[in-house]
Amino acid sequence: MTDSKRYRGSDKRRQLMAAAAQVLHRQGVERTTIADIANAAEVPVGNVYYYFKTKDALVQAALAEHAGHLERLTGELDKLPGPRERLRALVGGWIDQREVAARYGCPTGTLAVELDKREEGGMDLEAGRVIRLLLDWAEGQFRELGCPEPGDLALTFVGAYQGMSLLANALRDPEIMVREGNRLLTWLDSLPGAQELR
Amino acid sequence: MTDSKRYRGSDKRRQLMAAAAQVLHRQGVERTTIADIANAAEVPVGNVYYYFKTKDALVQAALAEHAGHLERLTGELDKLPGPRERLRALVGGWIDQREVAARYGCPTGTLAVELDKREEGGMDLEAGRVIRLLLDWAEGQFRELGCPEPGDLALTFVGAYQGMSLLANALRDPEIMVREGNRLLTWLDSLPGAQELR
Amino acid sequence: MTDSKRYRGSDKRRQLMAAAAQVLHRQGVERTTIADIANAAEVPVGNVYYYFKTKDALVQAALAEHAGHLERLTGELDKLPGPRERLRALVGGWIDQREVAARYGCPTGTLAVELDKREEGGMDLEAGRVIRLLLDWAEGQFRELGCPEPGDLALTFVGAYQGMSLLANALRDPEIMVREGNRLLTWLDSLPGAQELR
Amino acid sequence: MTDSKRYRGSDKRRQLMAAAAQVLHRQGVERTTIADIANAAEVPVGNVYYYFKTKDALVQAALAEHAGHLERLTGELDKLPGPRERLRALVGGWIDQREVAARYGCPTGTLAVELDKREEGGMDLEAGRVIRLLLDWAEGQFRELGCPEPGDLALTFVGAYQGMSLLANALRDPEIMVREGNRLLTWLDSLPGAQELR
DNA sequence: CATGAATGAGTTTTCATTCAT
DNA sequence: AATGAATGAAAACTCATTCAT
Repeated sequence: MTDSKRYRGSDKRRQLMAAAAQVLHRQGVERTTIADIANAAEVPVGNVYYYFKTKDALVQAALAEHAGHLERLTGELDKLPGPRERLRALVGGWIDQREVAARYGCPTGTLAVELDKREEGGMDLEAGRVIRLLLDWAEGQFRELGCPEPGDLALTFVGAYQGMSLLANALRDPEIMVREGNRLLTWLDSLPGAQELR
Repeated sequence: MTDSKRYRGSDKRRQLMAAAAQVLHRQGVERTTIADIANAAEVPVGNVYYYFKTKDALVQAALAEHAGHLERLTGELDKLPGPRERLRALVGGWIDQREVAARYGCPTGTLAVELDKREEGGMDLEAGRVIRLLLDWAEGQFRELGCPEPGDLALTFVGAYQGMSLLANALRDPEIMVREGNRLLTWLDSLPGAQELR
Repeated sequence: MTDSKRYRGSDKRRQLMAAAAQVLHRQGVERTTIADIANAAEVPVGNVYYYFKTKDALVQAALAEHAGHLERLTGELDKLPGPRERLRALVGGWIDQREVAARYGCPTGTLAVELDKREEGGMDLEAGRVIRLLLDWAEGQFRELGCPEPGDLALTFVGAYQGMSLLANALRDPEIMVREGNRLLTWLDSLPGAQELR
Repeated sequence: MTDSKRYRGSDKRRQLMAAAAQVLHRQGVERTTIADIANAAEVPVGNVYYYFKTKDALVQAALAEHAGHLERLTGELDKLPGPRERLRALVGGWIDQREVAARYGCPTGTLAVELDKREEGGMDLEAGRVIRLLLDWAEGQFRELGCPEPGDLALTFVGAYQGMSLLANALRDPEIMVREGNRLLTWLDSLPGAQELR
């Protein structure tokens, strides 16, 4: 009973987070109303405020959702034997997501752009923090790969992802994800560090 | 009088375009009110509508402004003797603009992200068109350089720019523009096509 | 033309101020909505914000209205030959207003009570300022009358007014204004300072 | 258990009344939410409604609390030998409370002002009733003192208290309580009725 | 063309009150 | 009784756009 209550409660909160993540990604922060999120989560509008005090809090929740997704993803990737394979698998995922990228862009990247303009709430850097999660993970892989300047490589790598997502989105062309994704794969293969026997 | 009025008129129009370009870049489309632009242009609010029927029209004007700026820029670059120099000069400009990029991102890129979410007015692709101007110009340079697949190279090149701008902005770190800019310079130098004696 | 415009403009502003003063007095700050004031002033709701940026600004305008009224009143009283007559006339006015006082209290006093609870906007003391106008005027009269400690007398005098208004209002009994008003008149007559030949 | 619950229950009720009295005094009726009172009373929000059906009921409870406090106070004062001493002691208490008065005004007086604006629930006069308790007690003292028109004196006396509290509050000046309080003490001493040998 | 003013639809947020357990 | 959660009806405020002159 207590448990089912707790569960239902958390459940709604989770529903709202998931809905926020999705709707905010698709419609953008400014074009999304609380009502939009409430509808998507099938929750009455007034109730949203029981879980999230402000719209900003919902945005942050969406960001946390993306961070969680990213952590789950890298967690999965970490199970792969070598860093090169992990990075390759990540790129593979990006290519697989090409339709979404072409339609809505990278969730975190577009959020970063929008939050940058939102002076209030000091959330300017929140999206950057999520992006840094990816940067740090990538840096770790490059380091493990034995590359010099793994930080710079990570920057190039993640930058390429953000760039190709933005272009695919701006030009509404998923093929860009494929072309640039494949280039990244080739690039990964060319990296010298590799003593791994593959 | 008629003439001076005409002149003042187009003057106002130009002021409005310039103001729109700047303010929209800094504040974002959704956070910018017509009044903001009118103030920045020192034009009375009610008057704006004689020059631009809707806010969307103003956004488009800002986009045109950015396109114009880009064309002027590439026009200047075209005066340089070789394509590699031109591309290098372009990258140099990006690095020079690092503070602006870190604070507000690439004007066209961020606009593209925002317009993507703005269903109305079918301006989704307008920003893409401006980006394509750059893509096309870059492709021309890579072709002139004798590179194979100049279109792909242009994509990589412009993608790198968008990516590094986004990261610099999201992390509020202008140094990213320097690091990635220098990488691009090295990359440009390494391109095989170069028969130019330098 | 320009003038009629100006006039109409100011006119609406004035209408709003007057409406605000009246409605806020009757309904209290918290129970009054912008729509209430807009209706009373026969102005569309959205338009109110053209003249007053926030509800607080409207409250302040109402306070200014009361201050204006008070200044006009003391201005009139100042035309009377002696200070005692002026003070007596003021008390007479209070008695005349007994029905309003019993129904809604003293406009400034009740506003002071409400604003004290409104942390935001730092308007805590705005009502106090209006009250001090009356205090200062009364002090002047007592001084002119040759009384010692005219400041203390003013405090007693205005305090009596606030107290009797509050009681009349709380008990909904206009007669309290009469009884206490008459007592004040007697008290004024008894003040020693009077060398005036009456 | 039942007993301890019952105890806890009425305990909670009392806690809520005390919290309501205090919080409503400090924040005002309209600015105070049920949650505020619940928090102050350390009672879960949803639980409040077992003790008080509506917010109005809580307000009434607060008034009852103030009435109780007043009755306890006059009960204490009644132990003093003579009416003049009792009235003097009361004034002394007012002076002692000067800081609270300057910050939040007289609990009952401010409540009266607010309730006057609250059409619903017909509580307009509830605060008046509490004030009348004080009036009646004071009238009794003046009568015992042998004064003519003890009702009018009570009105003057309590009116002075309400007036000085309001002024002290509006001007945020506790000294007003001292000055006017001392004046009241002198006035009390000057009352003729006193055959008491002091 | 110019311009201050007008307008109304939309958005976030608050809260008293009720409900399910 | 107890309690976290639910709900909807306001209310303040914003702003693109239109209007009257």
